[in-house]
Amino acid sequence: MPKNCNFIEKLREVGLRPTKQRIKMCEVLYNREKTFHFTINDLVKMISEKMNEKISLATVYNTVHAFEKKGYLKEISIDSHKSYFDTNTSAHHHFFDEDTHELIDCDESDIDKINIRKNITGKKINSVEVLVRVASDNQTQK
Amino acid sequence: MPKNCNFIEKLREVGLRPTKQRIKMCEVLYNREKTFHFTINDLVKMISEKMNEKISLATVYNTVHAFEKKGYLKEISIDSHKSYFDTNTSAHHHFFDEDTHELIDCDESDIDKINIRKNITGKKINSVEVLVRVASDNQTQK
DNA sequence: TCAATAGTTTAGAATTATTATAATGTAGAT
DNA sequence: ATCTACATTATAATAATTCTAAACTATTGA
Ligand SMILES: [Mn+2]
Ligand SMILES: [Mn+2]
Ligand SMILES: [Zn+2]
Ligand SMILES: [Zn+2]
Repeated sequence: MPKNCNFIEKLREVGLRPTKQRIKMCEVLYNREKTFHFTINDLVKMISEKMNEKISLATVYNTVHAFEKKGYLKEISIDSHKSYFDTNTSAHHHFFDEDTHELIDCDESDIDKINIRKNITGKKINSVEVLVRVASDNQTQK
Repeated sequence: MPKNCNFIEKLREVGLRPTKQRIKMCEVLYNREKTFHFTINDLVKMISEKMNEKISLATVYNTVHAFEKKGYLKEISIDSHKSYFDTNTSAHHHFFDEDTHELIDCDESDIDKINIRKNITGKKINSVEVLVRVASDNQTQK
């Protein structure tokens, strides 16, 4: 359970000034056992709850994108109407619960390594990710 | 190369009135050799070119969503900032060219069937789709 | 045939998510 | 303590999508 200081250094290392907003955001994002998925709105709420002061929506957007660029966060495209972010920045697969709109990570062991036989000339593969959409069993009755 | 009449019947069958806008949209979407991917803006342009009259943007949105609901079209989530649609409504995998923002279908033979070992209690799997992001070979030089 | 009706299109307004602007504030250096 | 570059903020602007309500049209059946 690291506290502020770690984040101050982490931010410095990649050339971001450790402002109190960014430190608070780091705490909310990384001071936890497991990685998680969130939307910008989720995050604004979380930060506001942890701070007594309000944080500007623009700052959250800016900082999320700064973190994304630095590799602290990853954007996940699941739903064209909503942006999800992930504190798990490694390549990994997802389940998406279409009832609750919740994202769930897959472990390595859940899906075999995927072998791509096609290749596109002049292009290299940047990532291969699987999305498994799930929904309540009884709702799609025929 | 089917013409209008087919579409009129097709639309009637699923309970949509065969208006001239919908018939024109069917022609643009389905009167071709191969399936394809498009954005709403692409489609508006294509339809406007094929018609002498303009078509309302709202009509294109409404009709695309009506078609989607009927299973004539499928929405593809690749980029949270843009909605792509696909006239190939079967379950299939994609390559996404990050340089050109172009979507390319995978054939069955390009990727082996994916075996999911995890299961989420009370939930059934609706789809399993792979997205392979590719980009120019020389651009991601280290 | 031809109104009646239900469904459709349309222009434009409204909404939502995101990004830009420009003034103010702050961290780090000297 | 002062300076400067970078950050935050409130607010405005933009972009994508959806809503609204009036005008239009396909279908039905008298
Ligand atoms: Mn983004
Ligand atoms: Mn949609
Ligand atoms: Zn994840
Ligand atoms: Zn496709």
